[in-house]
Amino acid sequence: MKSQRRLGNESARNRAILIEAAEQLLCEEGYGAITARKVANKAGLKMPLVYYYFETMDDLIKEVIRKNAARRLKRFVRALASASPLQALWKLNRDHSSAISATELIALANHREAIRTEAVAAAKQFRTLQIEAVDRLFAEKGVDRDVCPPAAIVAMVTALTRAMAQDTALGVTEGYAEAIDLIERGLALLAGNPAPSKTDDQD
Amino acid sequence: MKSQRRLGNESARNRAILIEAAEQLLCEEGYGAITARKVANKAGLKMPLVYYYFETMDDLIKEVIRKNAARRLKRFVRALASASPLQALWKLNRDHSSAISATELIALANHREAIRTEAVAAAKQFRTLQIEAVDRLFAEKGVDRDVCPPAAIVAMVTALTRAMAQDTALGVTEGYAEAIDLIERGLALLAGNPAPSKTDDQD
DNA sequence: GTCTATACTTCGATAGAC
DNA sequence: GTCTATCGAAGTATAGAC
Repeated sequence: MKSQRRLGNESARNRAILIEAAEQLLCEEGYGAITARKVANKAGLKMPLVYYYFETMDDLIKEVIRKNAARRLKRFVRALASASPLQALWKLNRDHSSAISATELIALANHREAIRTEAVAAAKQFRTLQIEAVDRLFAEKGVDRDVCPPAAIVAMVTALTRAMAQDTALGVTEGYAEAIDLIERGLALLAGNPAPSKTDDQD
Repeated sequence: MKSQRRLGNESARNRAILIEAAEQLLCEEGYGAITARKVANKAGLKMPLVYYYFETMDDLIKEVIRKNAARRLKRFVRALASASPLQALWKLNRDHSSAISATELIALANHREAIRTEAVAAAKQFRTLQIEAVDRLFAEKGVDRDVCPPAAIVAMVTALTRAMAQDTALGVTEGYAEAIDLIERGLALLAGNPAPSKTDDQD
């Protein structure tokens, strides 16, 4: 039984502002902060306007996921087109805000069924694309995919950057510098360059 | 200003039952389900009893963290004392319920300041102990710790198993079988055994 | 399109009877 | 020790004025 309430146009400016506000709250304060009142307040609007543009709060969050996935996909395509795609992919994965958003969305998807489908679809698509890309790039580089399976590498890199985002947000940093360094030395080897030192880490 | 409310004895049976119920809820339904009413209901008791035994809900959750950390530490010590400590540590890390609880506690710690200290202390202690142990074990095995730094390995293994727990709970499985296999082949090499096949994965 | 005002729910927390 | 009853705050969502 769908709601009878009238809904605002998808292209409305305040609708985009609300999505933007929700996204910021997600990243800054976690998913618990995505409430109608807080989103409206952050957007400089009043609470009922959220329900004018979105049927439920879950619908608003789904829009946040879609916007996030779209932007991530765009960056992914740009990374692949760059001069050193593997390094560019690594940089993309290291991006903090993405990893934090991913964490929050995972937690949300775990507790709110309506959101799971949307989040899982986005995650699977991105994971699969990345595995395919790394597979091709490894093939070009002549990497032995038995010793170094692309799917395993993508899973581990994704896991590492996500965990690092989660933990450093709390103040747990043990081991991450070494892990990052290990991966970057591997990347440097693939590029045929000398390994960068641990302190040579400016983006 | 502390509450004036009277509190029940720490050794009381129902107190332990409430902690147990909260722990189950955390693992099964996520931290959002740890409310006074739901915990009491799961324990077969009434809501105000939660406040008889715990000053606040955060105090109950802290107890869950302490209990969790203590059990984890016990398993860790047992793993180190076993015949093949590296394999035992790996098995410990792969344990699903631990990884899911860890995920929920991270999310909680992110949103509830009172819990952060407790969770971070437990996480750091465990991480540090594990790095030290792997460092010793690698030294014994003659592993080149420059190529394979223990801190990096521990960070990556922890990250991988946690991410796998998070993602498989949602239905995202891409890449994890390959990553698990990669690590287990590495472990088999260290043990001087032939690499186990991908299908040889029964615990 | 945007707002005020409000209904309903569930939360954390407490008072006080038994 | 355990319960019934209840408070105030904050959440989702809606009705209806402007």
